[in-house]
Formats: sequence, structure tokens, C-alpha cells
Amino acid sequence: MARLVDIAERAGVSKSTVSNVIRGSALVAEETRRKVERAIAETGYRPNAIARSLQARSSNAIGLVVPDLTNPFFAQLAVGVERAAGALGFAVLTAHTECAAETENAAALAFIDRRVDGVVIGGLSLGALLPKLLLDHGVPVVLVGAGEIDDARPGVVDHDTDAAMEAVVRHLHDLGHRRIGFLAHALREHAGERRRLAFEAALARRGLRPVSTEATATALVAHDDLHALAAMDRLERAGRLVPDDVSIVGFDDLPLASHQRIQLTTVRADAAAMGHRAGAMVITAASRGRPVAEREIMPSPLVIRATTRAPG
Amino acid sequence: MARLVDIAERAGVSKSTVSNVIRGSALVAEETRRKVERAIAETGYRPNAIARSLQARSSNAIGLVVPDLTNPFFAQLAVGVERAAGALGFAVLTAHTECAAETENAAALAFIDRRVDGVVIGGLSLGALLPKLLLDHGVPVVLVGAGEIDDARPGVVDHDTDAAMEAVVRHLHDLGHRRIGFLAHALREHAGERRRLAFEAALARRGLRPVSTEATATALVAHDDLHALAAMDRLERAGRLVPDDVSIVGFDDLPLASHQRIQLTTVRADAAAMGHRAGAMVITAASRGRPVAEREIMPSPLVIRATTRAPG
DNA sequence: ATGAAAGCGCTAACAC
DNA sequence: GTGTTAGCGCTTTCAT
Repeated sequence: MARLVDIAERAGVSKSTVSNVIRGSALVAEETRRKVERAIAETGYRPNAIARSLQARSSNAIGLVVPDLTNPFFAQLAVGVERAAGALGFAVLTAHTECAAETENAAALAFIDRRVDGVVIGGLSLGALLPKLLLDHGVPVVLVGAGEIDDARPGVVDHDTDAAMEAVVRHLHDLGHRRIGFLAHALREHAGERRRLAFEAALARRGLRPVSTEATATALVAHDDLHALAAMDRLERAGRLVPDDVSIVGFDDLPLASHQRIQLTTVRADAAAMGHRAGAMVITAASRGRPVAEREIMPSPLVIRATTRAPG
Repeated sequence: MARLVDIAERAGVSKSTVSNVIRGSALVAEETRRKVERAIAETGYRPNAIARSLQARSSNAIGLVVPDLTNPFFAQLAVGVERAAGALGFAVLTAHTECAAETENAAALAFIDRRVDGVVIGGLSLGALLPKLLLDHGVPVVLVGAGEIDDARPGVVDHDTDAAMEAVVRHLHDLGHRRIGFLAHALREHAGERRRLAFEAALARRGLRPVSTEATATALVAHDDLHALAAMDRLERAGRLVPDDVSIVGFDDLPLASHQRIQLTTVRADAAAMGHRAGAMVITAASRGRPVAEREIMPSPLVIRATTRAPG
């Protein structure tokens, strides 16, 4: 593969000159520029980004960690991050952790080794040291939808979990539900606890306590749409109809939630927008000094559809 | 951030020695190794992968291009690719193209510039020059689920589209359907044409021709599950019940296809397995000489569920 | 306006 | 066993 020096030779100029025309910097005589451009075109030369990165001490890449790409929420998040990154000339390295501590740490190290300029964390395990690992190595971090963490350094893009859960519980309560349960996350995800806590707080405000067994609940609030969907599936296969026998509420408003066969009542979260914001945030931080230290709470409105109704 | 030379200094040895202990190569005296390891531990030193890549003339990274991460098929594909890559110490750079020629080309150039060791293409636009661009620059390519292309160099991991469509059409035909239509891809995707062609061939074998207007068809074969789902939604909102009034068949067998509220008859494709295979293939090719030149056809069995039945 | 030379952080011969 | 010396392909002063 042609190198800069090959172009220089071919065009009969020095490396610096070639470098200058490539980057459009400095002044280059019109004629010289033509010669260089011709040499580039003839060889199909493309500058080596690795060499550039080494010299620039910046990879122009960011890392993205998601627990599960297969969950449309994270897929959309990834799309948002990528769009933000792409627009700024950054590449994105994706790590799929499944909330496994070991995988998370491996991903953090891989990101550090590759000198990514920042990382967006879409979800992490309960006691994850991934953020600390990154931060301690000077890598800017933005947590999205993952809530607080006992560290002020990472930026945050989040839903207003408390407001959302209050709206969910109010809706169910207004409908007449009193026996409400929570469907927790299968993975031990950090955000999982927060939603449950917010849910319980909203219940407590009405003098209620969560119902622990699915069988006796008249309404179920799921950690996210995927869990809500799975519950609908499970319940209906067992003969309990939704919403006739049980009401169900999700979280995320995945594209499928509005499907005619589903019509899930849920909390809307614009994953792509959150990802885009987070990506832009972390890149901005990388360009400037270090930490992000910005937090943005996105609105998370309740979308009432057909899986909730008054208890029978 | 600490560099190798800093460790050398701190441990009172030369760079080579540090390099030797890091890579576990060559023989290093036990005591020397301790000193070096202590220096590494004390500084939290991590070797710079960019510098290594420059020297090794290999990035230890592969590119992945997908039209739409939001489509669970591609999300699963990405998971498979990543698992294969991660297991071999490779990073994956993801590009989300939406089958837009411009984006595809930009992605190809970005990959070339970053000197990825190979790229897995999960889907591309109809006349895409993305593969040629990559291949001409010596980057091994594996096409997955994208079918043939007028170039022998890329490796291929694919469904058996013809067999699958034959099974689909036979199923519908056996049920008594004679007016069958095809729901094409919204994007001008390369694979889209192939499925339609295979579909039409299977129809032709039975002396049938595709019905072009959705309104008069008794059965609809969709390019993929997402289109099938969308059609169900659209049709049922308009008052036409599935399968009572129209039968619908998808392609992919997304997790949601088996949901109790959906029960889509579809063709099963193991996207994660395909991705895994493709990732491994391209990395193997990268490690050896150049082209992949391997093709693997995965079985794509028809899964009959509840969206197909005899016409009413 | 152009070129020479040093250096980014590492690995790889090759000495010692 | 350990150190020295060149690069890897680029950018960047600093001369000219």
C-alpha cells in the first residue's frame, strides 16, 4: 500500500509538501499541488490513520459499551452514538458486555489500550468498576440511562426515572390497581435497581407496597419493554389475558410497542437521541480538557396504549 | 500516560527488556521480570495499541457494515461478529449505512484509512461499490446474507435463499393460495432482489405469477420479519385480519416472531451464527494471505406458525 | 513555497 | 539475558 513517501517520490517533492496538500494546510504552489494530487490519484493513496493517531496522540475513536445489542433500545442508542461520532469523523468501537463483570473489564482495557478518546456506557453491571478504570486512565466517560454512580467525573444522559415511575404508578393507581408488581431485569444491571426503587417510592407515596408474586398482581410494571413483552407472552400462554386479567406497563417504547397486536402502555425514551447526545458530549470533552461533568435529563413521558385498564 | 520507556527507566532496564516481559517473549531473568512487573503495576502502564499497530502493520480490528442496527437481524449479526472478533483479540468498528451509497463509501474509506484487517458486510445497496473499494485496497471481505456479487474475491456466508423460498411458496401453495404477493425491502438493498427473484422462480415453477397489489392477494411473502410485522400492523388496522383474510410469511425468525401475540410463520436464520462465522472467516483470511474465497450456506428452514392458513 | 530532521510509542534485529 | 539501533508512516518545527 502506497505511503506518503511514495507519493512524495512520485511527485518529486518532499514528504512535508505532500503532507501539506493532504491536510490542505499551509500554502502550496498550484503547480506543486497538481503534481501531488495526480500522484495520489494514480496510486489510490490513502493516509494511514494509525500513523496519524500515533503522532496526534488521539485515535479519533470512541468506545461504546452496551449490555445487549439485541435489545432495540441499545441498538438505537448505538445508532445515535454512531451518527454523532460519524459526523465528527470519529469511529466507534463497540463492546457487548451482557453485564458480565469480566467482559466489562476486558472491554475497558481494550479501549484504554487502543487509546479511545472517550467512551459511552449504555449499561453496566451492578458493582461495575468499568467507569473507574476508564476514568482513572484519563478517558472521558458518559453514562447513559444508567443513573447515578458514586463518582462525579462521568457525564450523564438519563431519563427522569422518578417522574416516569410516578406517572406509571399514578396511571395504574387511578385505574384502580392496588396490587402492583415489578418485573426486574434478568441481568444484574445497574439501571434496574433505580427503576425498581423509583417504582417503590411512587407506590409508597400512596401507602402501597409492591406485590412480590406475579400471580396475585393485577398490574405489572416491567423494567423495560422487552421484559413487558416477555411477560405478556408468558402470561397469555398460561391463560391470563392482558389487559383483561393483568395490566402491563413497559419502559422504552420500542418500535414494536405500538404494533397493533401489542399496543403496550410504556414510557417513551428516545434512545437514538440519548445516544447522539452522549456521543457528542464525550467527543466534546475529549477535544477539550478531560472530564465531562455534564448531565442531561431527557423527558420520559408515559404513553398509554392498550395493555392497561381497570382491574376486572 | 506512562510509556514503555518510562517503565524501562523506572525499572532500570532497557526498552527491549520491558517489551520482552510484556509480550512474554524471549527469556528474561526472574529478578529483572519482577522489577519490570512492579514498575508496570505501580504506574498502571498499558501498552499503546496504536504504536503496536503501526509497527505490526495490522490494526487487529475489523469493520462491520450493517444497513440498520435497529433491525434485530443485524443486531444479532453484530453480536456474532463481535463475539468472534473479541475471542481473537480483535476490535470491531461498526458502520451503519442505511444502504445509502454515500455512507457506504465513506465507511469503506474510513475502514481503509484505519487499516482494518478485514470487513464483514451485513448488507449493502443495490449497485454498491463498497466491496470493490475494499478489495482493491487489499482488505479481505465477507458478505453475509447478501448473496452473490459479480466478484469472486469476497467470502460469502448466506442462507439458502432458493430452498427457503421454495419451501415458503410450497407451503402457501399447499394451503391453497394462488394469489401471492411479495413485500419488498424499503431500502434498495442488494439481498432484497434475490429473495424476490427466488420467490418468483418458485411461483413460476407452479405456473403462477406474483400478485402486484396487496389488496387482491390472499397471501403475502415479506422480504423479512420486520416488513412482515409492519404489514400485519397495517393490514389489521385497515380491518383485514391475519391469517383469516391474508396469510403472511416473514424471513429471519426474529425473537419476536414467536411471541404469542404474533406467531409469525417465517424462515429461520441464525443471524448470530452467521455473524460469528463471517467474523472468524475474515480474521482467518487476514491472518493468512489475502482473499477469503470461502462460501458457506447456512440452512434456512421454514417455521410454520399462525400467520398462514388456507385462504378463506 | 519547500525541505530536512526529529519524534509519536512501540517491536525487531542484532550486538554484546 | 540485556541493550542499541532502526524503523513503522505520519506530522511538525525550523531552516532555507
